[in-house]
Amino acid sequence: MLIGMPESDYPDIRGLHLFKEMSDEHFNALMRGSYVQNFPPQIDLIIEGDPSDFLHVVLTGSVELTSMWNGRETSMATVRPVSTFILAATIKDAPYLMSAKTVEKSRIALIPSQDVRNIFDVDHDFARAIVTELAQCYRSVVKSQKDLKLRTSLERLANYLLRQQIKFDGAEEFELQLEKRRLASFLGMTPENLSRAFKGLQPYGITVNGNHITIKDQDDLTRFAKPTPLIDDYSL
Amino acid sequence: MLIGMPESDYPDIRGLHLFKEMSDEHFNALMRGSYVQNFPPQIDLIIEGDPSDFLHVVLTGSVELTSMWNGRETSMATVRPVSTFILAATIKDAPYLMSAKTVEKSRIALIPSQDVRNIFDVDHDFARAIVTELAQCYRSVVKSQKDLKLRTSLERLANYLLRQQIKFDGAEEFELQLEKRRLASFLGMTPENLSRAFKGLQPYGITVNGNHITIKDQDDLTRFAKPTPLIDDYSL
DNA sequence: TTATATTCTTGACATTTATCAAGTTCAAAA
DNA sequence: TTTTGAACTTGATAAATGTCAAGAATATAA
Repeated sequence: MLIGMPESDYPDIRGLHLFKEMSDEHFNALMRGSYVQNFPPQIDLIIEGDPSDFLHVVLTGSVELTSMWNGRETSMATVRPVSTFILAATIKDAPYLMSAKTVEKSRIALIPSQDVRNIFDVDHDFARAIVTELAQCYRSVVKSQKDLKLRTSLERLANYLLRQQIKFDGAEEFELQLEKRRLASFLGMTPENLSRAFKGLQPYGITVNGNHITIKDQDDLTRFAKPTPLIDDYSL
Repeated sequence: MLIGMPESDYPDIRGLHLFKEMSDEHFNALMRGSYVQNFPPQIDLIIEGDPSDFLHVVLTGSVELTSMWNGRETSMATVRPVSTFILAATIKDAPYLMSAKTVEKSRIALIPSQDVRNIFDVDHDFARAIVTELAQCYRSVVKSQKDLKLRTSLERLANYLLRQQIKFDGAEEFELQLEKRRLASFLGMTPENLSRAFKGLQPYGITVNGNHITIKDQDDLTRFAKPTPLIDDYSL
């Protein structure tokens, strides 16, 4: 069952770029119509093709976005706190293009899409924030598309590891944030192929132990991976 | 050399969703700062990584958007009249993620990005149109990503042909709009592979003669291609 | 028109990636 | 703890896709 949004959750959502600049009045109006729910792992939040009734916000836990076709499935993205997903469907009032499933126990806020569209019409700061967010999303998918079309799976993995390393402030060792089978699907390969790809990166100083990654010589890996901001810098 | 936008070009641009609802005053302000130029074929309009100084509008001809990495190149999209390209870069004031090159003799309008951002701030109808357009662009790339990750090259070609057929009102015969080598790159394969893929679709009633395509039995091809609105309906 | 260049096709082959079938490791549950 | 199941790895093999080289078809320029 659904419960109204507790005020204790307001600050987390308010902290998102999307909601930061809008007026208190409009923000509170949005929140009053919203709900929060705790979900166990592996729960389907959305099935692709469904009408987009809610803008979702991951408050804790993580959510995997996937797509299916003809019995095949692929992982499109993993959403971590605090961020929204399926903004474009909400705005266009169009069906979801991806399914969403909790990976772990997660706390999710649900903001009625109609309310988002209504407030968009009357709050210019909110409108501006939505434009910025959509432009960002669009550019991220374009980068991901370039990654897929221009690189081999080994190169995609190498660049993924370098991006992760940057996330962890350049640490020599870090933990994978995704299960390997999900990472494989996200990178557009099979788990078997990922396993072999990790081995293929050993000559460039990569060591894998479970989820623990060690990058012995960053320069060596970089020479192979050839990262570029126009694909790998998600802030750009 | 650049010339100001002749008023005779205003209606074409005004006809775009993006500019249809905005006030005359703001539209004229945008146009006054803009330029139009005629380009021969094979001219680089934009190099990826460049700062996004102008929003571009294809008035006649066609423009191919490509990306490069590590000596490899891929075709991301072909833009036909009348439509804009690189809106997201303009909005974010971020570098272009793709290069743009004229395919044939083309007439291109250049609207200063700063003007677009300024008018966006004062014209809510324009802002709304930009949001709709960006959401549309985003969803198109997501569909294209699903196409790439979930389908083999043969399946991508089959679905591409069915989409083209719909564009031509379901005609049994039509002309390819792209050179085959561009189509191959767009679909994420080599020209050699495309050549063989066309042959691979013969059992499903496809005949190719130069750029002329014949689809003998649409149902037969559809049974193989398994198109879905969540990938193949670009209006959704 | 002829000459030239480019695109397209085809065949042979190499590489990449997927599939299938074990076995192994790891982690959750009894 | 032991048990059970899932994830991961590995090897063998198959399928898909890319590369290279040559010839055919097509378009462009002289």
